Amino acid sequence: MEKLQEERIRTRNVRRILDAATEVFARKGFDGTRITEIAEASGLPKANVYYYFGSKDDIYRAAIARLIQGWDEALEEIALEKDPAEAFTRYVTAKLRLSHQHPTESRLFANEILRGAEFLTEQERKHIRDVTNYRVAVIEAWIAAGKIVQVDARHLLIMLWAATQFYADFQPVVRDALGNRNLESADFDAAARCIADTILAGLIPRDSEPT
Amino acid sequence: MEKLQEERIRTRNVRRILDAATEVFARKGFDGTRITEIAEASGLPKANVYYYFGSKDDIYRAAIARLIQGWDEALEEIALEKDPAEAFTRYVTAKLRLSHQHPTESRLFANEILRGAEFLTEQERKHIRDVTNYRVAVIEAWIAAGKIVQVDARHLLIMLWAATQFYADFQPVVRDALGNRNLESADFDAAARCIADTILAGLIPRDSEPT
DNA sequence: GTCTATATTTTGATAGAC
DNA sequence: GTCTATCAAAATATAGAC
Repeated sequence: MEKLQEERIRTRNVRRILDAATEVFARKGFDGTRITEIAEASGLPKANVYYYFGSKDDIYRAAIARLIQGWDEALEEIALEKDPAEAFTRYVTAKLRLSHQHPTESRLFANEILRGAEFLTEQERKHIRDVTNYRVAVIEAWIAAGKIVQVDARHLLIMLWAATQFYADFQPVVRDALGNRNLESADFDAAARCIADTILAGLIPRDSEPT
Repeated sequence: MEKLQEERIRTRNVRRILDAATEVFARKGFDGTRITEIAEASGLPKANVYYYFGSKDDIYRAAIARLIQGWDEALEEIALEKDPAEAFTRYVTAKLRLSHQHPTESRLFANEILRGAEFLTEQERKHIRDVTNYRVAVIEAWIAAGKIVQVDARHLLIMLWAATQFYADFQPVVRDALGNRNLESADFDAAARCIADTILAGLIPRDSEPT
């Protein structure tokens, strides 16, 4: 009974610490983050943070690992096998939903990349490469089948990634550009429509549409 | 004569410090940057850095101000008055050239936004809003004139900004996505072609093209 | 303008009582 | 598991000789 109780406390506190750490790391980066700030944000005393994690490095690595895992789970349902129009639309919508609901994780990732991606493990980078390569293959198959026009698949994927991630990472700029109000679901819907419509209109061959 | 010599030394050292500071701030953020590191990167002793700038805040503000000014000068020639196809192509090309040749400045800006854009002055934010509003008006005029299809001008501008800036800020990811090599001019050319072609194909009305 | 020495504060991390 | 007290190292910033 006590063991179970202990486990529950541990799980809860580790979660609190990682939530707080993700937020502070995302804003201030690894070197700019003070353990004290993570402790305060998590509602736990600093020494308690050190009880669960041996060092700042450990916390950071754990936060990054959790982020990658979360992205994977959120996006794994988006297979690109189907009809191009539907696949692109679903991908853009799913990524924008992530930007809307989990901007902090997105910003932590951005900060890690700005740092030079030194903390990303070779395994994590290989995973990113694999996912990209798989999607490139699918897109090139679509091109070969005449379902979409000739296009550089890798740059196309980068464009989709960039356009969707921007709404999380650069929110202050997006707010200014949209007219200084807080971002709501409607804004993300409008973004999804703009990105998907524009890109699809450019990708779908002009003679195959009106079937 | 001595006055002039002094001025020259000052100008050169201030420049060195701001160059070094831009690089370190871009990588580690404001809180993560140590004055010692700026001093080392600039080749000047730490106390000398304090001779030119009163505090870390001062250096940071100066670096941000210089960056905004540089962007303005680089992009001011890109007026959107002309033909939409040419205007979009030139804008994308110009922004990608900036991402290629001055990625550090771009990353410093990204870091400042991740921080919450607290150091951007109201004047600088207003400037961003003004530039955006002006371009929105131009795009909406094009739509009204039937030169491009109906589209949300603000989200379209965000998409262009995002797609071009990504190549500077997320270079490690871009490298992985393109196949693990260093980015060269050819990659930026391919990116420009992909972005401009795809978006233009989606924007130009289908019946007005083959004139 | 340049640079050594140093005051002062804050940080990551630990020891040890409860 | 929780938390107070504290250390050693590192940080920002300054004083003052050259």
